[in-house]
Amino acid sequence: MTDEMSEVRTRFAPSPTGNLHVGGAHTALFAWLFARHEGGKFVLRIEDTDEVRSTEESLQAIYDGLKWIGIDWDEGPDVGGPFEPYVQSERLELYDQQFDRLMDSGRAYRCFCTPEELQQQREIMQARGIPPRYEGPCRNYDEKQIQTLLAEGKPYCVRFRVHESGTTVVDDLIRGEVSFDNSLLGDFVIRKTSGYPTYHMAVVVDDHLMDITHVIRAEEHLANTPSHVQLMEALDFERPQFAHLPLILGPDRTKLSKRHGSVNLLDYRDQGFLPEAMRNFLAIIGWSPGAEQEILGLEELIQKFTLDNVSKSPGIFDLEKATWLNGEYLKTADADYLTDLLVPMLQEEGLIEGDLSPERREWLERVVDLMKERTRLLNDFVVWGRYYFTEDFPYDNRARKKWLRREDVPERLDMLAERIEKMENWDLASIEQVIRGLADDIDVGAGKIIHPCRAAVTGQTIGPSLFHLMELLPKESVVARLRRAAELGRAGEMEPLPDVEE
RNA sequence: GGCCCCAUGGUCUAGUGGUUAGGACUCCGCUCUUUCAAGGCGGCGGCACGGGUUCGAUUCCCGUUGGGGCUACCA
Repeated sequence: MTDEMSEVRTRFAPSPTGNLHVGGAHTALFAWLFARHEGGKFVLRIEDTDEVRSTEESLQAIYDGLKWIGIDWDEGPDVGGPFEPYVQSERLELYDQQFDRLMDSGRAYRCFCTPEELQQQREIMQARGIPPRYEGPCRNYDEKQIQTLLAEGKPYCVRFRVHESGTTVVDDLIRGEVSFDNSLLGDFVIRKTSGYPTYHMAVVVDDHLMDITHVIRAEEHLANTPSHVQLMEALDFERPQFAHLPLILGPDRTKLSKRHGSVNLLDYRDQGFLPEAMRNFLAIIGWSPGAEQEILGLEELIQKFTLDNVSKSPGIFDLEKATWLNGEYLKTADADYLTDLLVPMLQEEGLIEGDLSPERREWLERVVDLMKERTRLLNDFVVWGRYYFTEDFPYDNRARKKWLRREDVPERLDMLAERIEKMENWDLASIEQVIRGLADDIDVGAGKIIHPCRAAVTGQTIGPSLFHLMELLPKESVVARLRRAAELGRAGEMEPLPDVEE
């Protein structure tokens, strides 16, 4: 860096052509963490130079995705900043100024080739085993020929004239020096026929104009970088520092795509992930704090993040691990916070209706506190905890096989129901006392009552402490459930269901 | 095909010119006995291969293999 006071400035520059991709979120997170760690600025710039695919909805999806995992931006289309505008389609005249400079210096030229002609040229070169680079006629037209074509009104794009020999060396903070043979680079298009800049031009111009100090982006851009570097030199721009991040791959080791499940970050919210867990997970793909610690909160991430702990090799999006991590966050999360997230999900399932009374809300938080220890996704609360909210819950096959279909169970359930019905205090100690008391009286182990009771009351063989969960259910409901299970058992209705997962 | 990047268990990774190569996920076993998809304990499993350099390479160099990326008027 130079001697002058230079603040770190990084950016995330997505194209609004879809949802925020998991890979994009990863890149954004790293660029953001770096800026925050360095006390610098993080810029959001929208690269909508693909006139065909860019959409407004997509822009919103990007905002939503970034915000979800807690990434904020100091400058951007919605918040403004000293380098406005932050949307490339609104910066066309800025690129035109640079095109003019390049044309004047002879580093750029008009290309009148049609897409068909280009395609043909490519095929010929490929067939001859030559690297497909532009070698068409346009790079050598003289002024007169150009004027003629212009007069004819032939459409054209603008190409950048790359060096024909020599080497371009890219100094990458993660990979070290990487060199590229210039003769392999083709004259690439920098201005489309439409007048829009291509990505290569726009990114170089904007990174310079916006004083970006560190270009942090995915590795797929590494091979484009020598082109960018030549452009910068031709334009007399100072080079930023480069850091090319490892890619995220699917379990089959190809670039993460729809085939591997969802690539839309926000789908994971819908699948029951907590934003802090997803952020943590994304952070430890391709980066590690160096210590034997994987669970890191926001402040820790910012504090510990450095580029030299970023790995060079690609990482795999391991949903198992993400799910585990989510479970860890769930365990320690506040019931209040989780309840806020859960209410809409429960409403959607029809398990709660309308607004919660303060008492009901308090009750829900107790349920959440009881359940969160053994959940891994928010949805687990809804699926495994269904019995807290409705009498209409299924008896799973394990519960049926292990307890509910047994001959001696209905009688015990009825006996328990009878005793519970007579209880005056509905609290933890009393519940435990009644259950253990029954076991003692009929001279069986406590488990022989506890397990069938759990199966009858929850339909499951697993779950939180039975006494605790019973306490959260109305006494009448527990009695009814015990009797219903006993009845169904006697009627032979508790046989395992075919084709049902256990 | 060409160019570029990468390579520690199945996965994410720590680490070193001499280590019993450490941790996490997953899987398995044991335990807790009020269940487990919870907790506790333990286990299986790794430096891709071949050459060098070196007294000694997982570590440094070269090659091979494998994987990935780029090779658009997409970004």
